[in-house]
Amino acid sequence: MIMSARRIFTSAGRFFHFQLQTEMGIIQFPSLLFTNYFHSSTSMHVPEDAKSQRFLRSKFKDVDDALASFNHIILMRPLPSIAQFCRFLSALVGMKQYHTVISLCRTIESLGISHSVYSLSILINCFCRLHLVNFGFSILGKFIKFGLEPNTVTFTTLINGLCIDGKINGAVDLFNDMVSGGYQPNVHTYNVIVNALCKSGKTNVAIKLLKGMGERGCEPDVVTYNAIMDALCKDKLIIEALNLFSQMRNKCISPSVITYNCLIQGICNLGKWNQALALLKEMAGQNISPSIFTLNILIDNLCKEGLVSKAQAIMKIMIQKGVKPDVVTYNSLMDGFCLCNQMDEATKLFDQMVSGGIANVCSYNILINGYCKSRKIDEATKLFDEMLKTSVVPNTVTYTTFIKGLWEAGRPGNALEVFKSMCSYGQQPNVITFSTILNGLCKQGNLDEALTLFKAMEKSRLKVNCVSYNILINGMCRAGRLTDAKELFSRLFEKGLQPDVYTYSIIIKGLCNEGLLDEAYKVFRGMEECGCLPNDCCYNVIIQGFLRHKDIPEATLLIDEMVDKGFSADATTFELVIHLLRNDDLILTKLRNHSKCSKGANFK
DNA sequence: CTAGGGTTAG
Repeated sequence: MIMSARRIFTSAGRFFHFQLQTEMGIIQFPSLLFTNYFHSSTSMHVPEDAKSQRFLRSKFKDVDDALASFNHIILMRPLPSIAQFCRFLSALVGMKQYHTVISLCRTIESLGISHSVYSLSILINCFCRLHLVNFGFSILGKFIKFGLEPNTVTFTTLINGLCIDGKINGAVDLFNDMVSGGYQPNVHTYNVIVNALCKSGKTNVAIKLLKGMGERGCEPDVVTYNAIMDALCKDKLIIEALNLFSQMRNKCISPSVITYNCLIQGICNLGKWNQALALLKEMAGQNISPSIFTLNILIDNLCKEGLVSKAQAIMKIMIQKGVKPDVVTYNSLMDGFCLCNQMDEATKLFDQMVSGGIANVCSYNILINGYCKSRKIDEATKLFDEMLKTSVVPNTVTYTTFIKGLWEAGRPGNALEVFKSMCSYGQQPNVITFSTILNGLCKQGNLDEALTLFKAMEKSRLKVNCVSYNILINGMCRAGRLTDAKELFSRLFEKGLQPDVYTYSIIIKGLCNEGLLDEAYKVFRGMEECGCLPNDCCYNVIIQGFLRHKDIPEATLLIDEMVDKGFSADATTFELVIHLLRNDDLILTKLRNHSKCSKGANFK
């Protein structure tokens, strides 16, 4: 990892070196004056014949096509230039063939061709994409060997590599070092940092950086805005995203299809279809045609709403507009069928995908999940076994889905067997895998075993999240072990984790069930201060607590408050109210009127 | 010829 980077001026002030302090020691870079001197005669002859030129193109049918070309061009004499190899390598990077590019670089070197800043940056990028950022840094040594000086692109690539590995602090350090080393970051550099901040939930920091960019001599572009708008949309902050959208247009930065995709996705997630369709129209009216991403966003959201036939209709329209559905489209559609329990349709589509050769690991996962959810564990098992015979490798999601299904089908023994096999096949269980097992143990009533597993999770380098806590706190509450539940609840805060609405609902319910209404009420009122707004479930839980303990006045106040906030009573709350307040027409009328115009349970 | 943004599964 880079600790510091600076240009060192000699006493004469004419020659300077760029010095990098790395984990592997100090690397010194000669100045450009030297490198130019050493590399004044590296120009290559370009092969003239048309047949050879054909192989030097940068577009290829597939990986095999590209490799065939490579095998041809390395036989050319004179050899193609490093620039020509760069075009070629870049095409392979586009196909995500990072391993191949690394080994081809070795071949290129062994042919006696010198690297360029471009080719080494491509190489660094490949290591970074393979999560081998330290190997990326070690390539800096090659810059010395070839007498080259890394440039802004090189450093941006490394900063991105650190971001890919979640080392955002290291990325920011390198960014600062790069600046103090005299390398001016450009909009790409800023965008890498902005994107990493957004992806790690630090959208506010990203927005600050966006605002400061201009002063630092680098104006944000459409990519900067897109990254931030996407993060805001994913946090359901559509208004803020739309504000940035108009700010961007005021600066005369034209939105792209990606801008619209981010916004459409955000708006679809809130179920605002009319607004989403309005954006789609606006997009057509502008510099913009929907992409496969647009189609997939629409299809996926419609399917999740259970509107599979609408999704199919949109797909037809899009096909007419020239957007071809891809594996993601079909996966979403398949998931849609699964969600409305049309397993035959899902299976039919899956079979078509398999025979078309496009089914991927996600397709298998969706169908296995569908079978598990519809209690067809034998079908799921069959599919899982079939998968092992194909070239599609099951991943952590596959195993976790199957483990969950087995546990829910009452086969904990088989679930643990699959867990063992996943480890022996080198698939790393993650926090979701362990949470699935934790959930299984809790549902079985093996709370002590669950607690042991949980403690092991905390000790490991897995990041235990709020969901893991929710599962265990819920298990403890249901078993009446409120002391354990409360201890876990406070430990969650100590760990610096943010409880969510589920955590609060669980603990409030637990407290209510034990008759600790005052304490439950305190927690309920404390939610907002902790930045977590109560939802309808929280209201229903606390109201039910008061109703069950015959505290009608408090329940009435809370019902008023809930209705004012636009939430509805659920079936249980309603039953309790009917039972207890048979004569209180006022409150019943209020609940009834509200339930008519909301999604709440249907009452008579 | 090198760096950045959007879609699916647990």
